Amino acid sequence: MSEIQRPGALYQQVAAAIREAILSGEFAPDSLLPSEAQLMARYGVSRPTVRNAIAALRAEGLIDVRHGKGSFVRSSGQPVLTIERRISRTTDGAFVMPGGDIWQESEEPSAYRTRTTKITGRLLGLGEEEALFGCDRLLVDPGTGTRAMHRTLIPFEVAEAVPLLAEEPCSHPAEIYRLLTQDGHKLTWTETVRAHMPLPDERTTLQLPDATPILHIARVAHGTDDRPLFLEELRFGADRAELAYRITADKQPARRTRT
Amino acid sequence: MSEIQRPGALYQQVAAAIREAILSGEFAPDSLLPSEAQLMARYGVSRPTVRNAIAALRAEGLIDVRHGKGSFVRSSGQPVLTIERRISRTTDGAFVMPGGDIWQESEEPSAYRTRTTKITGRLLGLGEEEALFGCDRLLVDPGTGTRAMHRTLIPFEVAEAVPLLAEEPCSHPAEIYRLLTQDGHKLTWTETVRAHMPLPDERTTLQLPDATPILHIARVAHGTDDRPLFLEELRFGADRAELAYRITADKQPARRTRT
DNA sequence: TGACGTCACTTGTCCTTACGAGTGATGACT
DNA sequence: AGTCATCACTCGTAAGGACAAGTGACGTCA
Repeated sequence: MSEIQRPGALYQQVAAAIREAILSGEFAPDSLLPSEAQLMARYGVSRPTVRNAIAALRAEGLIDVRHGKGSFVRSSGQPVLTIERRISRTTDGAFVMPGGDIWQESEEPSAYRTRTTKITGRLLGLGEEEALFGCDRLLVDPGTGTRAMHRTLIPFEVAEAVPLLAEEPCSHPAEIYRLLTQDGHKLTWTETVRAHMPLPDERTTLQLPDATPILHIARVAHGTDDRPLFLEELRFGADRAELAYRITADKQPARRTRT
Repeated sequence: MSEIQRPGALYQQVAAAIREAILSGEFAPDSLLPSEAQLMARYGVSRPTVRNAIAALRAEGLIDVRHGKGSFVRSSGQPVLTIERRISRTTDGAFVMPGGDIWQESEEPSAYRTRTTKITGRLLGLGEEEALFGCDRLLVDPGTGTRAMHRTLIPFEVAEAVPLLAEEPCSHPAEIYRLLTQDGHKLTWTETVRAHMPLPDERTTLQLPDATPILHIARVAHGTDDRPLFLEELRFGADRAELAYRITADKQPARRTRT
């Protein structure tokens, strides 16, 4: 069970052996792997080599290591929370978004003023360094413990053009959609989905385990003439939640888009 | 520029210092970082400590290291390819999907027979171990070099119920949608989006850099009575491509969904 | 001039040693 | 019996040394 030669570096051979044992079910999810000392003996290698192999498996998200306890096979668990990216409107004109009743705010939303970056400027159809109202929230789903960072961005010129909007730039998105609609806009939305590894601050505020990517959604509300009015960002750990969309066929032939 | 004490481990202090220098722009994207030897001298630490710090930055996706050359600041590059998740139908009844004209198949698609897993079974409204036609393709966008893995799964019972489908279970999805429609189905689709770290084989076939998550989309076609008929999976590196969706407001109030 | 070998630089791998720090059980002391 | 110190086990951090392997420039040789 210990002699392997094929691929390349020693630690990769060790990592491959452990990985195979995990994927084949020899090491069940949530079970305790052999300790570093045992792996050293089992494969006849030094501790740095064992630790290097373990580091590779951590980076793949296959195992979790707990100081003083050992390495555990990560319960490959599929996401436990499905976030429906849909928008509905009730007969009395209010907007309802799935998740609006799931998430709870863990703190007071923090409002601030900022400026567009290259990315947010592009999404909002503006240049760089345009003035914005910003509002950040930390959302928590008490059922699953899932945490998410939520941000809304409203251009100054939009806030000033819409009655009541400039006074409450940190309202709930559903309320903002209602104000925009009352102002005569017929809203449609586009969403952009990306994934990336967390920076340390995202890792801590979202309480992410090792090797857990972040799913990052940017929802832009478009009003009359398809003009971008409002940006809503959501980011959360991809280990706990997944996204769900509904699609129906258009009538017109589609054209590809590239950036 | 070398004395730091705050956070915790030495290598974390070194990593924090380098990270700050990168994010503040002191080290420009694509520029060469100091070599390990230089960092050892600069911070007065040993090589393992420097390498540990560098490993942390690699795991965050901030730098790329090339053997024999050095460490480079990753050009934080936003995705260069936007994949529109939309479906259109032309007047003559054919289905058109954006990306159908972008992607090229790098090899012959490989057809096979398999069985549902827990995940695919749930998506297709079946149990486990139900018989399926499978078809895998490797797609490449010659413009950006982006690679993607594509998979279609058709339950046996669906293939047998639809004329012509069982003979060509590895057709292009647009063709399959046409056959399903000709059989009398009015199609709608649901998509589930997840992100996870690649396994070694995904890493190699998609040619992914370090610390690059995979975006994984499962599109399910629903026919009459909302019955799931057909599963289409797409996965690609989140460093190169992003997803785009279009949303319009429903009429009915929405209800949350949990799994 | 051109081809090629060498050399200096880089990171990659692997080993040894040592100690710090978190965890849980064991056992002694009150 | 209950409390708490100790200990054995785990992983985390840090240092040192040695050699392999990839890269590119420089200089020599034909």
